[in-house]
Amino acid sequence: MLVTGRKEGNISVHGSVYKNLRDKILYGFLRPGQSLTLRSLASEFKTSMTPVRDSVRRLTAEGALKISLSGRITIPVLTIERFNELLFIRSIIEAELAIKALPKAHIALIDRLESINLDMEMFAKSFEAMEYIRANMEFHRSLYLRAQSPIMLSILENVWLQLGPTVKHALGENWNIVKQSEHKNILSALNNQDSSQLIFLIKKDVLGCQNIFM
Amino acid sequence: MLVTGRKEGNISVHGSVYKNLRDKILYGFLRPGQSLTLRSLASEFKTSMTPVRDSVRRLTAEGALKISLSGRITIPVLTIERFNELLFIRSIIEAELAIKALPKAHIALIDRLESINLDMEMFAKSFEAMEYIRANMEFHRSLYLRAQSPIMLSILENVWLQLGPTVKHALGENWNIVKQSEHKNILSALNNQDSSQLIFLIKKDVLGCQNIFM
DNA sequence: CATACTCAAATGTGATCACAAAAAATCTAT
DNA sequence: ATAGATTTTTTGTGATCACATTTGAGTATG
Repeated sequence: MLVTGRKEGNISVHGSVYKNLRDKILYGFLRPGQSLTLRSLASEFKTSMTPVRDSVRRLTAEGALKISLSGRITIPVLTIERFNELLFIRSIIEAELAIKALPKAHIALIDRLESINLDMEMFAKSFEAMEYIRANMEFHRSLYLRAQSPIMLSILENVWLQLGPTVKHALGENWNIVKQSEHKNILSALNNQDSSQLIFLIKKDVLGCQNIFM
Repeated sequence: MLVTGRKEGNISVHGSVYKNLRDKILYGFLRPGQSLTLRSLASEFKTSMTPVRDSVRRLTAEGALKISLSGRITIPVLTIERFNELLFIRSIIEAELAIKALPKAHIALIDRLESINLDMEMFAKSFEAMEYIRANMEFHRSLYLRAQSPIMLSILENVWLQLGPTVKHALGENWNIVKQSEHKNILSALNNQDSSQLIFLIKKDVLGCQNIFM
């Protein structure tokens, strides 16, 4: 049976293709420079070109994909300048979100962050790169969610999306770097309501990526 | 003759539809809450649904349009919280871009900004709202371009895009507010390489919009 | 007068297709 | 063997279509 309509609230084909593709990019499953085609994505997701096209257009608008002048689809290759600009933007936005979240960082949130951090320790030991990266993002996102600045958060997530492939592939087998101790410092700054220390730690955490190219 | 291909470098149908629609939103030709349909846009632009769909998806990703759960396309209606968050983001990004541009603001740039400001004066007197708004954006963009931070600038332009319809319609017939004197102050801060004064003026210029809702 | 129901028109979605351009593969001449 | 020419394949674009769902006007019911 041919199904084209969609009950309100049900997820559309476009929506699930988008989510899948986005996650692949965000978690570094696709290499910078790698090229994609509508038809192969369509067959991978067992659908037609149309929802794939929609997803590609959307992800291109978010900076996660690049469409060349001749229309070919690739994972963008970041120049060093672009990479540094993205990190700089991260540092500004994350500092701002952290400040806004700080007064609202109650015990429930801190507990949750601690639990995520324990998960990260576990994933690091058992070499589960994907889960480690996902947990790291979840740590940051959980904190920033408290800032209640949805637009700024979505801008930040787009920046993460643009960094995803490059960071994952620059790290290579070294994804296993210790972030847990830095996270513990962040937790104590939250506990102490120490805003200047929090900003310092967040900026350090973000700009720590800067040397992965060398 | 049916034409579907496209020489490299030539603008696609999707591209021109996108630009047209984007400008309409940016310059406030569409009212917040107004609904659009693929078919009517397609006939307006004398094309089929496909390029329109692409443009709508792209603009939705940029926050310039909203697609409801049932798929209907509208110009987003900003809540007061969302509006204030957008202004806050503008103030952060524009301050950052201004600082970066300041050391590179040589005489050629300042001349150009002065000329744009004269145009604005003219458009204000002859009641050309559209041209006035366009010139005001051009003033800011010309300055920020010197910051050589293309990603930050494109984020800023998306924020402008989200504010466009609401600002234009909240202003109504009062689009004619005097910005020229504030711009002159900005020019003198540039001339004096006075960074703290520049930030103060930029923030004042941006947050000056805050009371248009009352 | 308000509320629920009916039904036709309007709308976005996903699928499919032809086509021009680009890219890849094959062939040819030197 | 290699560079250039030619053919074949791949690819994105724009157009069109059927269809499920939504919408909104009209109507009936209380």
